[in-house]
Amino acid sequence: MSPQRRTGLGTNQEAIRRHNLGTVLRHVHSAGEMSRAELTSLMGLNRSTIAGLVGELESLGILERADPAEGVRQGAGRPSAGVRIAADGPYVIAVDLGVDRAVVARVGLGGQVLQRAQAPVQAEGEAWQVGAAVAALVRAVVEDAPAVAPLVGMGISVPGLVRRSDGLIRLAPNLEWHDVSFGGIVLAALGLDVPVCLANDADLGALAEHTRGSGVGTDELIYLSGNVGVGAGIITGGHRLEGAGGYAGEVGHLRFDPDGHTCHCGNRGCWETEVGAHAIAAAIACPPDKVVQLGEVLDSFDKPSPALRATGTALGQGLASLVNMFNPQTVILGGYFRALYTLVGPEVNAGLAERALPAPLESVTLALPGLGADSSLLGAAEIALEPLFVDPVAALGTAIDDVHSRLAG
Amino acid sequence: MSPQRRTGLGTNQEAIRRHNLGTVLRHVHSAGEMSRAELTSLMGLNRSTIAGLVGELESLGILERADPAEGVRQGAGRPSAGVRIAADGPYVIAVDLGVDRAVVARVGLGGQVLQRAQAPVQAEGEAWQVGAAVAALVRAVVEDAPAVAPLVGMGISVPGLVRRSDGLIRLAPNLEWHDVSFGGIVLAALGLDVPVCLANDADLGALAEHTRGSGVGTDELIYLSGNVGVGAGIITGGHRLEGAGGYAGEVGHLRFDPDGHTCHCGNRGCWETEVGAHAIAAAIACPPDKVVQLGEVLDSFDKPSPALRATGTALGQGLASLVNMFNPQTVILGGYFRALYTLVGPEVNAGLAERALPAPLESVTLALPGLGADSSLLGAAEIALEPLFVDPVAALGTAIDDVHSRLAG
DNA sequence: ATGAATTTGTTGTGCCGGACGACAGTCTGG
DNA sequence: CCAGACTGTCGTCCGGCACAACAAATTCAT
Repeated sequence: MSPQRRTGLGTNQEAIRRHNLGTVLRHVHSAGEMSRAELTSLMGLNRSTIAGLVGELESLGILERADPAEGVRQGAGRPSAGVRIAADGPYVIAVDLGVDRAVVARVGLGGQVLQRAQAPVQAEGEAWQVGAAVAALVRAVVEDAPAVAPLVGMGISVPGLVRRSDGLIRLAPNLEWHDVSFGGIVLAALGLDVPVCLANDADLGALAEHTRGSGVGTDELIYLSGNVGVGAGIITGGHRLEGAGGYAGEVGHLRFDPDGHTCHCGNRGCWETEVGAHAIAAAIACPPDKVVQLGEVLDSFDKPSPALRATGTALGQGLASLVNMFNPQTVILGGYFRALYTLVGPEVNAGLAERALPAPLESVTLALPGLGADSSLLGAAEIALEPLFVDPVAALGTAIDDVHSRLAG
Repeated sequence: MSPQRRTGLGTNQEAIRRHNLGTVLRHVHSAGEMSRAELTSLMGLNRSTIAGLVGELESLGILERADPAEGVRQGAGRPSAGVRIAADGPYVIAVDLGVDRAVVARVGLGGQVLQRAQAPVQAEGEAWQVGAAVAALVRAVVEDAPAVAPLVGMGISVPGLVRRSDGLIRLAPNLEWHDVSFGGIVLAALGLDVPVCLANDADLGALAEHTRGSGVGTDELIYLSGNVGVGAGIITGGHRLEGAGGYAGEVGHLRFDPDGHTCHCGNRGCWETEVGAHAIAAAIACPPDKVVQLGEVLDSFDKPSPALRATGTALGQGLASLVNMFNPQTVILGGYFRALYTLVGPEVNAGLAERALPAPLESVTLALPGLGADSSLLGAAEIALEPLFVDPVAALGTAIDDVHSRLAG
């Protein structure tokens, strides 16, 4: 969390330095290689101050100097030397725990996936089994990491409700998990102690799309995630909407039709009973074992059936409730909603326009994810990297060097 | 908006001072008279620094020294001198524009209403007529203001959609206004030029309840406002949820029952058609001209009718959607919902428990407004005071002294 | 081609703000 | 009455950023 969100505390000079170092890093992280001059104008600080900040980050091994770009060079004057993420700089482990598979990646600053591995996950597998599988993937992924590169932390994307205070998985319906401390399980299987952070997959999708996907530049966005269940990650004012316990965004259980079907949550007519994966699978006669790959199944269609059109209308109408409530600038349709929207986009738009209020409707645009299927994975990397932007020096202090040999030993 | 929300900018020493001065002021504003020692521990700064900050605010005429409280004195040691809002310090004008009446108040730091006046407003009155009436109330309210006390700004609470960027009233259904620049109208009628800030009444109710009402200490709250329409003000992470255009919180048009009644927005079965004032009035056979005082009408009941019980259930069921989506810690039932909840609280609770997910349900509590009917008025004062907390020196620089004689001249 | 203009990097200096330590003042408790 | 505890005040110091001056590298005009 940005220090900007601190509430009643005072600021001292130490905090300035922390904040400015972190902000420099955040800019290079999100915009990629850039010049000191750009940093100067972005941050509103003096040239010499920026030079000092960049110099400190270089001596920490986080950034490195880049020769002036040979490419387009506009305007007169001395060309500004570039600044970029260091090659052997700090990295994090990102884990995207899906319903049917787990993806693990080693991700550096700048959101670059340096290495990745994945494995299928047993449906209804025990948490310790999944944890062991993830740990094996982690070992594979850090194998080629440079010994000098420090591991800053680990982020895990979970298809379920995660308690904000301690990262406990309260409920993951499709894994059939209740109150699982998955972070601890993975760390125990690894025999490692690094900061680990868990969050809901839709929340992380929103975060990643906001940082480097279709939502760049918009501080009000909703990432609607269609996996087996329906959830939303919400960014307002540039920050994740978490809620008191961390459970915000459970839009799948919005009331949609009181006379509708029974939902697994026990109520009737939740939105998920209309636009959830099982509902869509039933509408298109998709076999039950293919439900987890509903996106691919939908991709194989070239013309939408009437049932799919109705689903599109329901999607748009439900979105209208979200738009009325949040007044977002962008709504990103992730998971199988990407495939669904490419099939029945007009119906979705019509359903939305029909039921949204004019004022919020005029400022919203629907978009597809800019990061494809990696939104949640990269979001997991983002939350793991976050401490670096709050206080780079402190984050490096708790980081672990030469992880590979530690894991081997 | 708090400086805490700045995004990518750097911080310099000037900003530190601004921030710390503002934070001191914010603490005294929200907690009332306090000692320097308390400020020291709250803000984590050194004693001498706090002394310097308080001294500067005293010399600006914002704070004043208070003798050590005679009351309970705990622990040994030298008693700490108090700090409180100065008697003739800066103030703002707060306007609560209702459907049937306008309330105008002169409000000082600390949220103290120093003077107030109100007048009925013509139903379907022209904006310039209402503006003139408000201007007259403003004149009345500043009449006895000390000449040395500066006017910092004006905040206006509006029952409708307000564009965030410029404060334009896009739509106020019950006043039948479209695209009215009410701030400009009032300023023109006054012949004064002060910073003026407009916002939705529910948003301001949430803000006020968060600062000094039932929502103190909770950073995730929803203020559900029942006036003629139904709207919500939402605080997440301690900040107002505004949305891209400023229209967030239009929960009255959540889809509730697709086979329900037609709503004035053109759709069927909006939540407002079940729990809106007109719906309730119809259910209890309240004459149409009393709809604007629905709260008082409900207060006269001592036993709920079956129709009211059904309304309570619908209220709870709709709240469940909000709770699932936002995972708030507190939901405050303002406007006529206060009276409704005292009548049919059990039904509301049951409807909520029936349809909310277990995890968000366990952390939410329903509450009545702690500020009575003044929530929106005090919220209007809060947004007008906000510049003082961002930069006290600058805000005083643009403030106007001796308003009364200026208005007379 | 050459000098002027422009822009950036570098260095040294100064200012400002908060931290810290020492001392004084005022209370509680024995 | 004295020891202990806590707060306010003062002077000093340190760290961070701004600023000015200079050097370096490039573009543009003649």
